[in-house]
Amino acid sequence: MLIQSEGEACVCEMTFALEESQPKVSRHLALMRDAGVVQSRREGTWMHYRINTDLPRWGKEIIEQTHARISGLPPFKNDKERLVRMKDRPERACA
Amino acid sequence: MLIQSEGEACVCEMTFALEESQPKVSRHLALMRDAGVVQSRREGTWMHYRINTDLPRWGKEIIEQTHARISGLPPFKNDKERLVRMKDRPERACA
DNA sequence: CCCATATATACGGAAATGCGTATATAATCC
DNA sequence: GGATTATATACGCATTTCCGTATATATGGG
Repeated sequence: MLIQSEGEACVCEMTFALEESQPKVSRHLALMRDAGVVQSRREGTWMHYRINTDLPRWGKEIIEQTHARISGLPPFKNDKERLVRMKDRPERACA
Repeated sequence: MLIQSEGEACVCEMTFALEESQPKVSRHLALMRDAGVVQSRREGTWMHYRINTDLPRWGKEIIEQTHARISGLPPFKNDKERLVRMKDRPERACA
């Protein structure tokens, strides 16, 4: 949901927003990548994850629909709010 | 997928079509009911399960979309074919 | 090179899951 | 009430999953 919301998100952002350990976040992302749900892109030391652009349209739509419906509710809402409050986000550093 | 395909399906039909044990099918259906995905209706000795009619539209649409896209592929296709071949299906007995 | 930061992986144990077997419950028919 | 069919649940065990800790790898900067 964070990735869908942001377009792209890196491990450190998700670690911060979700308040989970870095290995845990990294492991889950690797699983999702192996499953074909997300793709990763390296930019310097950061790994940016995005929804797999090769997903069929119906797959993307399911993710979009789900996000549209639940992103405003806890705990997704809170995760997003934490991300917004995060200092020194990599994307801002690059922008 | 069988329930979405049939509108309603009972435990014995799913047990037959999926080639799984009756307790296994019953347990999984109970989980899905507790999760709010399906509803059950007793008709004599049979329990008929259907997609929860109280699901929000977007939830139903996700199930519909998923079904539309995968029901023609194995193993879903094979399950459906077995169901069609099943003898003495309760719904037919009632109809 | 060495260090710092970001990410990934290895490993081991705790916890959750899954399922077979046996049994319980429910409904129907005689 | 007893038998039969359909479904649900209890119990125990094997397996899988999960995750913390420690460590490895990768990149960039001095």
